[in-house]
Amino acid sequence: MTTKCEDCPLRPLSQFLRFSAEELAFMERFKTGEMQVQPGTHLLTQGTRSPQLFTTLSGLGLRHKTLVDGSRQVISFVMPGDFLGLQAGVMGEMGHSVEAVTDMTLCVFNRADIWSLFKTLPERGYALAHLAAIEEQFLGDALATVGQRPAYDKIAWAMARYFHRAKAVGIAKGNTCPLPFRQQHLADALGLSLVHTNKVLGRLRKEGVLVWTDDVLTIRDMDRLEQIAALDDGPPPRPLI
Amino acid sequence: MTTKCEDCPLRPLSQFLRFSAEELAFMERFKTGEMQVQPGTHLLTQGTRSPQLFTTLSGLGLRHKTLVDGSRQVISFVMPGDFLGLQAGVMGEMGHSVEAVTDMTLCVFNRADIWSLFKTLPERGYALAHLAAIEEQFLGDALATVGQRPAYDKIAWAMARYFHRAKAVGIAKGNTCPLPFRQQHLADALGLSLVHTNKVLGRLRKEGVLVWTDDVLTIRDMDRLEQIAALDDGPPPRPLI
DNA sequence: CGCGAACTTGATGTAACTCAAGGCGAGTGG
DNA sequence: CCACTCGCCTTGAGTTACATCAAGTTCGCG
Repeated sequence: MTTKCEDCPLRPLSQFLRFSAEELAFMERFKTGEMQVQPGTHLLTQGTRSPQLFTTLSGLGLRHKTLVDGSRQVISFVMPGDFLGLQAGVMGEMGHSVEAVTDMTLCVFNRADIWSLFKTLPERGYALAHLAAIEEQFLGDALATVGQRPAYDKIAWAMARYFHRAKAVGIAKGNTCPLPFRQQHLADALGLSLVHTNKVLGRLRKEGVLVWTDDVLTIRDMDRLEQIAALDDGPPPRPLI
Repeated sequence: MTTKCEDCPLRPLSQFLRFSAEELAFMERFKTGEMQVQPGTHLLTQGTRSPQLFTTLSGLGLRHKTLVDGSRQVISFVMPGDFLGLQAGVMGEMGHSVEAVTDMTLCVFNRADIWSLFKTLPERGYALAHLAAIEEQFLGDALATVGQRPAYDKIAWAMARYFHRAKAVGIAKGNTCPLPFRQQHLADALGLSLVHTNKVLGRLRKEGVLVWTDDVLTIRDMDRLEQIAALDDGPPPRPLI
């Protein structure tokens, strides 16, 4: 039983741009099916061409990369609404892998159809570029955090980001949201060791900032968290000549 | 005196995809002018909307981000052929700044025209998405390097990447290329201190891997460099059922 | 000649790493 | 139902790859 785009539970969320009737009809045709996967499933693999692209309907996952020495870099956490496989779509090859962490439901598209998307409905092509730009911005922030900040700030930043995204896609309830990852995943995302990550999480817990237990994240002091997590300033003061 | 797209010195490079006559004509119209800037010029500023987008014709620059605590993250080095301002173009706001490091010549486009690009010539919209995907892949690699690898490997990786790109855009000569940045820039790109960066560069010099003096990078032992710089494996072995 | 920008080098400090061990809950099998 | 394993989290002790501090050198420039 597949979901019609018209009935997509994500579309009404304020986080997403509105669809025109025409776009809706187009996406309905573009979508070739729906897919259910279990935790641990590899959806896309780094260095390979995938014939399929996905949009996450529900569930959570991970984008990650394995290096020659065997270490892993988690690129980002995958949430409902995320488009998976842009690189495969336009370049042919993926630079990272994508893996399901919970049960996931995904819309499936054909890689080969992506060109027709640009051609027949430029609005959708533009939307794809928009998504790519958002991803680029996120990766810039992640790079800055991993490169420049101490462990305490890194973890606060990651948790704050995650929580806000969770809220935006409607999986948060009050000041809590599901966080079905392992501490090792977070460590791999931020370039920290598991042990150190654990200690810093303990500190944030003791300080009453946040608690992460049983796959649930609870924000105890949002103001404080935001303050620690803050990455860059707004626009600089305007010059006067 | 502006360069016609037809005469663009970059276009023939093997690194770039071919243009159709139609695309060429379109880009000629899309381009609103040419711009010359001096070292130190801020082309785009994080957190602002820019009415102009650019493609680098010649010269070198930096994408970077300034954090609340004043530290800087260099996102990437800007080379001829790089498109600047995608984020401003499709999202409105830049997540990082772009600054000229040498004299630069740039093609100038109007932000407002970007939508017409998708609409009237989808091939060009697709090209833009392609660029964005390449950037995303690069940022993933950078994140993995900064997050997981020791200083020695980071620097080797950065230098190898830089040299290959330089070669691809035709600014390398033999085993040398211009590298008009400061050690501080490299340090800020890799999340290292200036002092440590300096020491590791010294080590690579002593070991006969590479030399960076007077704004010129010389690769002394490419095989060794590649070996240190290697980031990830190719595609994994294929499973058999 | 004095000054600032960039590079270099040595000494000292520390944030985060590794190693090692133990606890706890869930599953499994005798 | 208990013994065992396994995955995950937690904590302490010792180590190290970096950072920071502090000079000193070189070079171009006003």
